[in-house]
Amino acid sequence: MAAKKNSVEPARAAAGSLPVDSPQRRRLPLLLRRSWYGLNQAFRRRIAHTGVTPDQFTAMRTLVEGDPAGMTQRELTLAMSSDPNTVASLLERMEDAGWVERKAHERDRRAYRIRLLETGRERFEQVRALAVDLQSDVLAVLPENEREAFLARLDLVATACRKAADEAPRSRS
Amino acid sequence: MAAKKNSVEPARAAAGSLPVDSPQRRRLPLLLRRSWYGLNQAFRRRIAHTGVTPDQFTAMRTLVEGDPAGMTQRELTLAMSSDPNTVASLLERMEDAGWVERKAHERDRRAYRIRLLETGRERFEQVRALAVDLQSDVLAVLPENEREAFLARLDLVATACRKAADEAPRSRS
DNA sequence: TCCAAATGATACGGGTGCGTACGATCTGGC
DNA sequence: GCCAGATCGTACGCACCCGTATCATTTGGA
Repeated sequence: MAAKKNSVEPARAAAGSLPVDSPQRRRLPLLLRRSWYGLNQAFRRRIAHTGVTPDQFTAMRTLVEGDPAGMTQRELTLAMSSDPNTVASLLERMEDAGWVERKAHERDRRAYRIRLLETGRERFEQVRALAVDLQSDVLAVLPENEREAFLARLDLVATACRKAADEAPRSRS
Repeated sequence: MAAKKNSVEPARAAAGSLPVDSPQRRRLPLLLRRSWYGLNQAFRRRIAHTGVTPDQFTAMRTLVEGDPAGMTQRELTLAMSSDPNTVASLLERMEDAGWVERKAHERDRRAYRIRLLETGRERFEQVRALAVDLQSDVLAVLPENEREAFLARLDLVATACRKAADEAPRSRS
């Protein structure tokens, strides 16, 4: 059902003449919402049997790609574009599961150094292949020669979104 | 910092020769995560003074654009690409706030008809302008003549993500 | 040296996503 | 007319987002 509205070129009828929030137009918030939650849900279901959640996987991947000496929670928070609170409870669960450890930072006694333990790395490798498959499945809907350009534009949009969030501190009144 | 990696054309060094989950490449999940949470956070902050949350606004907008006789929760769930549970508690809070009402469906006694009340519509109109501004601010990072094509491709990706989620029922073992 | 401001992390709480289970009702085929 | 299966909504619970407040520690000057 509704398989015909996927043409890329002609867009909709006179898109340029309609208000940007008209139901007749493609709207960024809606599309991002569908994309993100859809992707996240698909991933969660595909990896449910491993006992890992999507966010936990993200944390693992970030740790693997980060400082071998161990990132602080602050660094992890920034790299995941998440939140200090969320990361704290995320790590608490992962620590309970025996996947990561938090050791005192050698120069800053406020901070921890988070490191992925061997058990955690095994989980990570197990889930990683599934993550690659999913990303490939999804990107397959775009012609191969358009993918990089699309991701580059999405990168611009992502940066603009973060910027908007950072510049919108506590709307007064 | 890192202000130069936003070129659209050349992408990265030999992107095509790296694994799709290499840290050197732009990765869809990361970008969608940054985009969605960034946009959502920016919106939440800009509208905080109205007492409305982003999801509540989405529900309002969907109701306004839907069946004038009132949508069922099921219909609202689909239109928002959300979840029956989430929608139920969302509506409960909105009903408590006096923004919507749930009346018995005249032909299906299992279902409700949800309607936006006048108070709710006033909030909606108030927030709507802010939503339009935000979407414009963000899309401004793309050249005007590329926006529709980008949104069209994002639409394809969103559909693919939903499809992947729907086709991944309970990963067995 | 000393202290005000900044920073890493936590505690608490409301809102949301979503898996699972369940009760009530509707539907289609017999 | 009857019943098995599908469907609408709810209850419960866990994970995550994030605003706010608080504590311990570090940092940048005066």
